[in-house]
Amino acid sequence: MVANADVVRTLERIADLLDIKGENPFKSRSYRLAAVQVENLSEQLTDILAREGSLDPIEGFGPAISEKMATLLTTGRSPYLEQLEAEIPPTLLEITGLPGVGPRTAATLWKEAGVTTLDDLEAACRSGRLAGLPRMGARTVEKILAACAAQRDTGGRQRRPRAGVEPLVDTLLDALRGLPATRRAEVAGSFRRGRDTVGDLDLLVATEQPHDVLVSFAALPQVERVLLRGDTKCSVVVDGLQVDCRAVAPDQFGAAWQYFTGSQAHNIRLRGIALRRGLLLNEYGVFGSDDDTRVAGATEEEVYEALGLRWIPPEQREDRGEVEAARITPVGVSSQEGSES
DNA sequence: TTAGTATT
DNA sequence: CATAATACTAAA
Repeated sequence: MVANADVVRTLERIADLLDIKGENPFKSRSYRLAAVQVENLSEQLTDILAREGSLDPIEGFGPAISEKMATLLTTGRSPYLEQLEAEIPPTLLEITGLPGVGPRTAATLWKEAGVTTLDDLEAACRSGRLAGLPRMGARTVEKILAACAAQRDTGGRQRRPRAGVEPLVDTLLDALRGLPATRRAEVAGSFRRGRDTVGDLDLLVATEQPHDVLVSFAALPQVERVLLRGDTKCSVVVDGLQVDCRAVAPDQFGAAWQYFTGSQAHNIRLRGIALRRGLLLNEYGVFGSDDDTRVAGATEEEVYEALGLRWIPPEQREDRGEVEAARITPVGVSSQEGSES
């Protein structure tokens, strides 16, 4: 019996391998989009296939993906995935799993240096064999070695239960709130959306001194490793868990909290609505696209309102119909939605 | 400045 | 044809 989760894994694996292969990015995106649609299904794909005779009716499933996944459901195997795995060493996926190493780098390491496994990669880094490869300077090699070491220690990244990270969230929020420059600090991301597992933690700080706050954040005693630190954003590892902290001006807090809470699919939906209304939505606010006038941003409520929506509770922000349900302006009434004052 | 990777 | 918008880092 092939479960929906198996189909999701297959679709994502195909997408990852296509990226390493250097295929058209729209192709891998289609597989990822299909994976998201399956994740959101409440019904078993096998039941749909039995009833409909095909998977075509599923959103995000065109003829090609439909046919491939029907084969997987009926035979338990995916010849297409197997062919890709024969073409591209699937162990390269462990390498793209390292933070900072993506599909382009993995492809170069494989084709130019014969690297296919993490052990290969470490040996290649130490041997100096990577010098001369495009975009592969000494600093990059050092970063890769550090990432390999971290991977060995922690066994890599995995989602963990919400309950297990709750104390950490409290500790870090308290630490941020204790900084003199902090005006407000809140948790965002999947934790705020109430998910029962989290892959990382997302924290947001309102401040007039973002640089100072992020320097202090990176220097917290709990921090094991600093992945990156800029003037608005800092990523660290605490207790083996990645923690991203974003610092914004207080009057941008609402837009930033909305953005940082996600989900990604929810944000894309909202930004699409903004475009259709002649607006631009980003983490700094809602802007008129003609001029730079900001029409919202201090609170989440005003961000949603500027888009003609009621505020949506974080737990519902998954792009599973909640945006349509929150519409204040009825659909299809006007063809020029952006023209109201 | 650009390429690559990353985040929601 | 093609999902939105932006941030950080190292290399070129």
